[in-house]
Amino acid sequence: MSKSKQAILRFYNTASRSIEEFTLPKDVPAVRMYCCGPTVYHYAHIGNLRSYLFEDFLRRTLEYFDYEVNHVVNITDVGHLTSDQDEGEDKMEKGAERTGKTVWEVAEYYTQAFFKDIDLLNIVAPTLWCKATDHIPEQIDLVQKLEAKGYTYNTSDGVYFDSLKFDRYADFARLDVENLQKGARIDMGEKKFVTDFALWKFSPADSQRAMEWPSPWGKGFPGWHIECSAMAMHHLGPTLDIHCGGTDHIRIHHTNEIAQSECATGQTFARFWMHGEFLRMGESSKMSKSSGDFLTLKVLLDQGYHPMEYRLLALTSHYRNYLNFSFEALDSAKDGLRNLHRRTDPLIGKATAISSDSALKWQHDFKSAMSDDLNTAKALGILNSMLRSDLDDGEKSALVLDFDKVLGLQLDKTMPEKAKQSSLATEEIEALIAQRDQAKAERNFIESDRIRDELANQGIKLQDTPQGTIWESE
RNA sequence: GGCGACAUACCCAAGUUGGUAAGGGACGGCUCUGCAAAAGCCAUAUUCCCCGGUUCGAGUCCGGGUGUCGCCUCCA
Repeated sequence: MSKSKQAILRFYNTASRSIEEFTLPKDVPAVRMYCCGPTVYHYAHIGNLRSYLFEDFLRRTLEYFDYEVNHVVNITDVGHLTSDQDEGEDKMEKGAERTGKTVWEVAEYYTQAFFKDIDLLNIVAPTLWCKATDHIPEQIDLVQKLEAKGYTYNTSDGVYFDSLKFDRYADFARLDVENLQKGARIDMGEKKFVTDFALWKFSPADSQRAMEWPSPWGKGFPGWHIECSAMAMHHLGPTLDIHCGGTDHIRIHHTNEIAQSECATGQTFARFWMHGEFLRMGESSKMSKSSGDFLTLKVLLDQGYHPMEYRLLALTSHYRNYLNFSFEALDSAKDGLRNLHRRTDPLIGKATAISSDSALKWQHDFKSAMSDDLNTAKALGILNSMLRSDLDDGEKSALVLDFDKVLGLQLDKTMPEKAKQSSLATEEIEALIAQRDQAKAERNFIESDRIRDELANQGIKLQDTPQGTIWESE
């Protein structure tokens, strides 16, 4: 235990744009980690999921290095408009329209769907999931604090944060505020400055919103960024050790979170900011959840892929680089996982202590790869090289289990069962295999090869082993 | 219009402080096998988008160019 602490964790901190050594302040017993979660108006797509995988690699790495982690992830179940003005549709209400459900049902449905994806991908559940709608009082409280300190002003449609009053506003995202002003694509409305943003929005007088709450400013709903600040600070305190999210959040969402949080408390909001880069689709670009055109995990599953295959694909690239998704790449992850299991499955149950110098060296190499800003691709390379080495099975087995604490590929279990997609029933397949075995025994290879071909046409692959014939479907 | 990222073999992809290109997949050869598969072995970028420069030495630093993409509107 003390041994692993010797390795130094180093992460890229968006705030400083450089790699820094990660340590915990002396009086802090557990890592205070907050990650921006999904807005549950639709399914999470595989690009979203890549981010949660990155956060999972981070969480598992911290624990691998003996840190206790207090990990909070929010569920945004309150709709935000598509712009500061009321010109856009509320995401949740749009989801309700699309599905014919109430906004609350929509939130519940997609929250459950999200949990299922997380579970399938073997992502460790956060210590706490928190919902925006369960923390309305905390959000109102935070807005009131800002109001009391003079950081807000009201317009006819809401309470706004006065970003010019926070002189470090542009620092985090290295914004060029003057040019932002010129290039703004969105109508300012009554806002005083481009970077000002809504803390609380008033419900329109003429229509009833599906989600609205009473507040000191009248009926309305929270602004887009306040929930994260309110929940993060409510559950983890004024300062977080790590705050994660997608890179798209840097400019707007996280900049605003910092502004409102630090103005309210006067303390640093987050010590480390870590951002996951996007998944790209072929030549086109990123997947867009709001456009409705995206790939979900379920689509992958329906096509016969296993969640661990996607997880392996995510592991092969670095979280701060684009990952170019293609089915060709997924297929290679699929074969890669199969090949990995061919090496690890025979080791199951053979684990001994990791004690030899060479075993400790492999472990050290793996650890240093992960400590180097989560170099999962390198760590995977070490796993492969270790498996091909002349280390004995007991230590190999133990190392596989050890590495998998971070990789999370479920290598402690045998190759996952593939969905049986053949039109043939299992009994028919086994009957044909029996016939083939008979033919083989009679050395009637013409017949045995005919059966092999027949099954191959059905997508069934046969493999003769010392233990008999086994099969798997494509 | 502003800001920024990336460019490594057929595909995915790693490359600390510059020192002579991980790993995975596919493909090819050999051994083994009735066949096939598995397994094992071997091979596989004189080269890192292009052009200059710094250096004994650059994928790695500097300058210029080209290309792709992202953000500036909710978005991981």
